[in-house]
Amino acid sequence: MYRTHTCGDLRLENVGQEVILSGWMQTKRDFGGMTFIDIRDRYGLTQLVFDMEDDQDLCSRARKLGREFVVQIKGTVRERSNKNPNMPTGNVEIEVGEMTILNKSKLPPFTIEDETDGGDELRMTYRYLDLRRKPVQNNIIFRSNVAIATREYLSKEGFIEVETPVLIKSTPEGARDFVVPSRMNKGQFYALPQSPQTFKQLLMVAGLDKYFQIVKCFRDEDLRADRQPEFTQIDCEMAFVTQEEILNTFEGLTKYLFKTCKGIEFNGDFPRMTYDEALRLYGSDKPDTRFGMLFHELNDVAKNKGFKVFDSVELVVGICAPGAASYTRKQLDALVKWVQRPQIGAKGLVYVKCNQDGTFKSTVDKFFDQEALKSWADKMGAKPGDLMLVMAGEVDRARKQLNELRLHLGRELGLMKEGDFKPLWVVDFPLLEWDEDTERFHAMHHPFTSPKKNDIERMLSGDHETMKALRADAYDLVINGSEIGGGSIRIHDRALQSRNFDLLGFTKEEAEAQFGFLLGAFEYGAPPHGGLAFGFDRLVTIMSGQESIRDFIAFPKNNQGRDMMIDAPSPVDQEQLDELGLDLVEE
RNA sequence: GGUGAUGUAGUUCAAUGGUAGAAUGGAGGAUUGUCUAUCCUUCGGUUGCGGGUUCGAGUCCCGUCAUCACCGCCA
Repeated sequence: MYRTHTCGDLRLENVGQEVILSGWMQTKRDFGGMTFIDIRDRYGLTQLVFDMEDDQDLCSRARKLGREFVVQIKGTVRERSNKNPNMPTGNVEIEVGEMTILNKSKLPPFTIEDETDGGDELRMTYRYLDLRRKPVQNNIIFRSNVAIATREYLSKEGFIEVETPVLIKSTPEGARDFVVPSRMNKGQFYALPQSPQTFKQLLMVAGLDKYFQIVKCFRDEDLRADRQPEFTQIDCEMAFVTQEEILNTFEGLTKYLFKTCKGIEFNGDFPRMTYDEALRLYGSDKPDTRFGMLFHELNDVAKNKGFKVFDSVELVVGICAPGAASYTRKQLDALVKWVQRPQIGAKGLVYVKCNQDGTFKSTVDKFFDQEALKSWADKMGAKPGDLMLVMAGEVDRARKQLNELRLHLGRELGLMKEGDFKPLWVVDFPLLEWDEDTERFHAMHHPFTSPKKNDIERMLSGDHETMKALRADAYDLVINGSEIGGGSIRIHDRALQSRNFDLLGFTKEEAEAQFGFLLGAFEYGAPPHGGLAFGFDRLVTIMSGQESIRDFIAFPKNNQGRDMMIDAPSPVDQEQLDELGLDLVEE
């Protein structure tokens, strides 16, 4: 037997017991005549005591242990004379009688402590050592808890967990596919799923009613801090349901996860907002509703007053930063510079200080008198001490830029508070999105998304503006400005699906070649259905109040899609290439 | 595909164009109640790599590689 207890188990009530513990040597405090050693496992730390007067040989061996040696000890639990209230096992220690070194360890390249001295790169290369650290383990354990709670909730709701294939077929829609060459079918390739989308719809045709899966998805696109080439979704689909029932089900799941894994309860229903509203009020389809600073459109009070910059644009829009009138010239200049960075790309930024005496000081005093500025303040609800920030431009660009500024100020003013969770359903997404490059429409969600009932008739009018205005039964769950999940009611009618493919510029042949299996299935009595998928990595990260999804993935990849630990991807043998019928081309 | 930042001891960082240094870690020693123990001694460097400018380059210039962040991209 390697252990009778873990390193986090022992308390005062165990005093006097003979125990066996196994763990890693964390720290050594050597006083010559007496040596303390903390051994660690994932459950905690326990202090061992070695005394020269009791056993000189054993104590000397203990003094020679190196960091991260794996040891097994047998000893007696006793009460400490100097207790340590900072650790759960701090009231007791083990008077060691026997010690076995189960394995030695090389000196680790960074310290295995809560606050490590190692940088990201090194920690990723030695991820198995990084994973010994408490904060990282806590993240992985939390992720496990959320996964288990998800299964609990959904299975209680009657959902069936079904595995779908990982080697599937490449389709040109959406993200770039990861591709796998087939040895038995030379010259042909599988693709890894971007999501199990079509399979879950086929499961609905199959009559499996309520499906879910915690599943890996793969997208071969450039990465970010919050984006991995392989990531995990809680993927769900239901048949014979309306959008309302889907939202309620997964609002229930979200509440259950927060309650069981975080002890947080939400009051009432999650707010809902249409896509149009979200863009108008926040300039984003994933608004962070933890703080205000809503957009106020100022066209009627700011245009046609002789200020050319405003007169020539589609939209003049502003936000009011509470209490920010005290910003210095330097801070304000920094804000202007910030929005002018290439990443934001704004031409400029107009600001208006609302002074305590009710007067206004702005960068556009030459064009707008006090009365005009007051009308802005009235419109925006600005109070003395506030700072109004105004941007102008093409509608989409101005909103996007002001959204960035709003988030920047939210951070700067400390308005995103720890432990504050603000969920929100964004509904009524557009069905289609115009792609400037290819000059055609794309499905905004995916090509199986159902248009809203009222819009079905308008679908084939052919008029560009009408097409842009088509709305879908598509929805996103947003928490704290992060897109946690999204889904839609699907098209279950073959004729409507064909019409949708027409809109998207697919020929009949293309649609048949790529999605023939699904269209075929729809001819055999497909039930009305819909679903959604949560980004599991992101959900877990947000629930923990953290930023980086990499910290919640046991073995993540870096910016370049490399696994730094196993050093993948890597070249393969010529033999393997031959077998697959592949030739490499020199660049 | 693009923009920017960074790259110096095992690690985290410092060093006006002029002797590469600190902390931490490691090794050795002292030390009987610590818990980031303490104290003493000591080891530790291709300044990412390749060019160039200069009497002299960690520092300036060019190229390249790597890491990170962002834009494009991610139905």
